[in-house]
Amino acid sequence: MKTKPRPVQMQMPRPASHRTSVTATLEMVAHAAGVSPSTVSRILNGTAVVSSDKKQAVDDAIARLGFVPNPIARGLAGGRSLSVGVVTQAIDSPFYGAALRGIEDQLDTVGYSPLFVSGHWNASAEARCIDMLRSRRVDGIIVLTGRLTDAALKACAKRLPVVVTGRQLKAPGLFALNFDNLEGGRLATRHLIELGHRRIAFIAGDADHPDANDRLRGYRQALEAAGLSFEPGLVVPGEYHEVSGLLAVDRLLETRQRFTAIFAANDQMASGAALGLHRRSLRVPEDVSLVGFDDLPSSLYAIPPMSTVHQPAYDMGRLAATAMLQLLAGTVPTVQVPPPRLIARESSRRLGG
Amino acid sequence: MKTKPRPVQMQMPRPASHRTSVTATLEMVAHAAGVSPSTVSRILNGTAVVSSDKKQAVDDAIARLGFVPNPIARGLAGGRSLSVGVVTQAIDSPFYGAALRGIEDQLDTVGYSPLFVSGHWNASAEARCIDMLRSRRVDGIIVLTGRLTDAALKACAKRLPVVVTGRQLKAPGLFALNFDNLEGGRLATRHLIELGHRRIAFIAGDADHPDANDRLRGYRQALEAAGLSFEPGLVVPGEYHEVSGLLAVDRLLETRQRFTAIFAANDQMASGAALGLHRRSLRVPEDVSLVGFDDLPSSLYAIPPMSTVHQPAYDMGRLAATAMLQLLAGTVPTVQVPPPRLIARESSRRLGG
DNA sequence: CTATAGTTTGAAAGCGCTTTCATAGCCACC
DNA sequence: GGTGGCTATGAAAGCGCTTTCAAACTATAG
Repeated sequence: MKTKPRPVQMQMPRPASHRTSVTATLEMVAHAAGVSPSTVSRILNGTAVVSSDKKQAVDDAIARLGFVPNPIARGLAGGRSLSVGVVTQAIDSPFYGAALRGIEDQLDTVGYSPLFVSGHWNASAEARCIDMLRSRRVDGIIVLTGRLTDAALKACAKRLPVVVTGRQLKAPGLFALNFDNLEGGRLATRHLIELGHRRIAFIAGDADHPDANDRLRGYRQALEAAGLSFEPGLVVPGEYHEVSGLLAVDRLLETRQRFTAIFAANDQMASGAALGLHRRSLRVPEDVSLVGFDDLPSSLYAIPPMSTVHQPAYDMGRLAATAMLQLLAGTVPTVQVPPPRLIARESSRRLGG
Repeated sequence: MKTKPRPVQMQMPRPASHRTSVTATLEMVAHAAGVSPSTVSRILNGTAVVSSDKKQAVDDAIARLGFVPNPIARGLAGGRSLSVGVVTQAIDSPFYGAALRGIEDQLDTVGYSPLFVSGHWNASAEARCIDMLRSRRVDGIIVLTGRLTDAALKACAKRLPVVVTGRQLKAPGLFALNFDNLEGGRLATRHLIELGHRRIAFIAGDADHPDANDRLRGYRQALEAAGLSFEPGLVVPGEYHEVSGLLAVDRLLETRQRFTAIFAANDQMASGAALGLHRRSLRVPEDVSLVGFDDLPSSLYAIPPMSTVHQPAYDMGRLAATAMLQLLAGTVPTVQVPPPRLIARESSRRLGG
């Protein structure tokens, strides 16, 4: 049993010590305002009623000291970190970029911060990301599409609120936000049909991508609805990036398919396809009409500006974040994804026009 | 006198369920291994020598309980968070995206995580971002270009290691990583000159952007070196985005400038310019040669594929992160930025060729 | 004028970890 | 055998905040 009087504790200067920072702490505010830390905390969080004079004093002190609450400490004490993990596939994806910005903007309005990690379209990498986010004690996780199984997501949702895009999925603690890719595919195809095209090639996306399959189904449905037959030879597989669009055109041409229009399952492939056509001296839209999907910012400045199905990536990001905040607040998310819209620009025109 | 002026205030969502934490804590590990928390901490951090039998016991306990240290608590207690803040300008910028990925990849190799925030090309927003990062106790800050004053950065570097790109700057605790924009500008211009062009228009970038000015200076120097006179009328201001490229071409044409080539200070403006030319039925490169700057991924798939100055954004990201890690380790960064390279593609060709 | 309920407030106990500080154990040495 | 000088370990004090819990005040009723 120790009963010795404690000697004066000499604080050694810590290496690289920034902790003696001038930043005010809640305790300093309390002192300055002549109240207890609890009261300050209560005012900060609106957790209880506080007499208006004390509130005034505290507000003044906060302003005077330039106090900003420390989220780390808040997280420790409150059991949450005020941050939400975002599993994206590649932080520099032209498509997901806008979504990330939307998430960031929305979370920012309530003091949450996003923690972005890249899964690189790889289920096990995504799983590792989620572990990492969990270890950093994020309060929830937003998964942008990705390759994880539905089961894995559901399991994850048991421990943490999860919002996921690009899937149809229902589970407790999980909210799925799905864009109507089927309708989008239909829209693009119908647009070409309405312009008089009958032989429309389709450059498909990654087969193990649910949205790619939906877009293909939309293409088929539109064909069918117009009484046009589906020709397997006009459908070439792609992988959602530019090269595959280029290769797809090569393949289409080499197999001597006759077609007057191409619908590519995303803008990146459409842009590759445009280049492929250009290389063969086929003009867009004079010789071949071209429609993409996603409406990337760059598509507006393609030559010619590309017709495409607009996917509101930024809004989707905001919506995902909103849904997450609702989940976090214990309410059932009510957000709704806007429907696809066709943006007709100059890469598609009336057949023979 | 009971007044209840309940001010409406935006509440942060509170977790529906409180600490559901089933996760093991360091204390539990200590208990399970029959040692004190201090010992566990020491083993975790390698802060002191621990007898091998206790180490064994602790390692077992950690494995058995699946314990993962809580970075939040670690950050609070130790004053380090194993995360570095990254101030970017727009998370979805086609140019900075690659840099972000480079940072992410590099930090990942040593267990650090990036915390991305967007400054939106706004000095005060950037300052707020930095405050926010500081409050989240990042161990260092990487600033991608941005609008902060050098003084502000230096001040920041007094409290936290800082790595900044796009500037020439020296200060304790700060490392600047600058791409040679001057040489890049020279390279692009010389390329056009070598192709026989004599009247080369220049679409400038944001004037208060140091790199934009360097590119302009490079243009002038190359002109001078070739004995060509600099004509102010051939230089039009732009703002680094597509529209300004488009408008610049309009302006060039409206003022009846004679030119056979355009050098745009970045690819986005070049792509806008390409569209502008297309609208006026001027062909690239038959009528006008076009060279951009940055080598965005999309430039490879432009029609025609765009000649440009390659800026290794991904590598710059990795280098910035490497420099940060070196700073954090207390050593002086040794990283070096690769020199600019001209990528000649199809948007530029010999005059009259 | 005391009993009772209702409010506001402060003290204090954590959150999970790092980091002193002090001590128990050793071994070597005069 | 005692005195130092080590080393490995544990106790305990925070880090800055949230959240009981109970005390200190009201205000109202009996």
